[in-house]
Amino acid sequence: MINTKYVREHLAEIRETLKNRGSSFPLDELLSADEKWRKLKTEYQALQFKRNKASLEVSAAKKKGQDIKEMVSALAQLKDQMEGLESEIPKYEEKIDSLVWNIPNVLDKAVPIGTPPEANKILKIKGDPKRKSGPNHEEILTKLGLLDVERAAKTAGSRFYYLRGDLVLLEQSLLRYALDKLSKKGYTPVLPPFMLRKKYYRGVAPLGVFEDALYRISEAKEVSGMKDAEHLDDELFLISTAEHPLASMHAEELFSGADLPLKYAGISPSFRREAGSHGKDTKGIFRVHQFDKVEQFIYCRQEDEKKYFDELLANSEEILQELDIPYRLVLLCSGDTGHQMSKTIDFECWFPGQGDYRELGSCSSAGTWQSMRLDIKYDDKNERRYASTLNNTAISAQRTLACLVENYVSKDGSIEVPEVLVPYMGKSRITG
RNA sequence: GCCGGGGUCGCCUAGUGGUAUGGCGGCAGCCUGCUAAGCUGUUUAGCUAGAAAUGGCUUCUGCGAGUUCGAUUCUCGCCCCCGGCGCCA
Repeated sequence: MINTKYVREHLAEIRETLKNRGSSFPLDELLSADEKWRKLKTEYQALQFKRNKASLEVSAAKKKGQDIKEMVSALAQLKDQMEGLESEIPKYEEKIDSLVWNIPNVLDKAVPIGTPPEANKILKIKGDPKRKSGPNHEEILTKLGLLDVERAAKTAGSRFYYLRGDLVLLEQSLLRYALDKLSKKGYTPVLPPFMLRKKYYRGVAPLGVFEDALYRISEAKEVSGMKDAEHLDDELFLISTAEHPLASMHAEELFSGADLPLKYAGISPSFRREAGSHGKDTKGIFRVHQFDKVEQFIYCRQEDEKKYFDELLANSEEILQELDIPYRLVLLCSGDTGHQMSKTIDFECWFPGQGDYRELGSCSSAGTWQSMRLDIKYDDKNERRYASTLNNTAISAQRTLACLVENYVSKDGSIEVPEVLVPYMGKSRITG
């Protein structure tokens, strides 16, 4: 279990963060449960001390061949006292546990305070939208026979799709292009499990607020005598991003300082229920239940966090510039920054069909939020410190396809292949 | 899925119903003139006292439950690893 020491030591910051995020997290409830827990725990430990001492005396007496009957019955009384506390303490532990895993991350000082969209801060605008408006990607792709959402709606439901023909090759080209680029920069490609146990999922994202966004694919096994909290191993969730299995990968590990940073390029499908987004972005493949993504992920020493955040962001900018997509960087405000993140910069790209910039990915620092919950540390001289974890989209394939198509469609309805992808496609134009 | 073996500190390893062994590595210190070695201490997590230096205590043998005054040891369930068999893309 994650401990509350961190909370007590960072109380002022946490209070401020909760206020700035507009969070309803019941901090005082957590603190009072924690206070009560520590009181009982201290009491219990004093009894354990008594028991240990007495047990030794029993042991010594037994060795000398003395009668231990009386000593044993005295100890039985002590046992009753301990049992009372043993049933009391877990109540508070469960309470603390249910709260502390979901406590929001402390925001980075750079994060603007306020609510979206006004308080989000546009940091940079790069590239000129060549076309201000145009057909949306669904129209373009359906006309070419490369996208079929109707049949997917029939077989799997809304927000699913069949990609066909050259669009599949273009999708794979994008992913491979991103993998190759990151691989050359020293990021290790990783194809992770597409499912994660609840035990680890709750360490990478606050399940209390996040669980509705995930597909749960197996029910907990019924095991007699087991309480809910104890069969966490048996519940699996489909991953909503490769970030999650990448962050869990090194759970419960201790790095030597020289091992860090670790840089990964994860490739996987992402599954999202998109609960609560009814009616939003229903056209085409912009917002779907399943998409493919190459994700950048870094474990680093705490003091290197900023450096690698900048590196991750620079990688994304390089990719967008090579794909020649107009984009802007947006620093998310306190009200828009994800629960487990301390800072997030979205990159939003120009969609002529929508006449607007839309998110293609986001670069985030989780600070030590994930590593504290997953127990990921490194040796720093004679101290063990929690590693910082950072993540950033490299290519979110379906969304990027949508964006590319709208920017690269020609008057005749065919699609020009971006130059960097031509070697992967083996052709420079898609005509359906 | 079945049968067998296993899981002990960062790594390796001993042990057995009564204070968890030793080594390596790491860290701190000491000694020493030669590319190093040696010696000593330390090494999970937490509660607590103190301004601090530093103490006291609990906890840690994969996870959880049971038996017991006491479980690393005995019993049961679960997870994982290794070997064999079966099934299978």
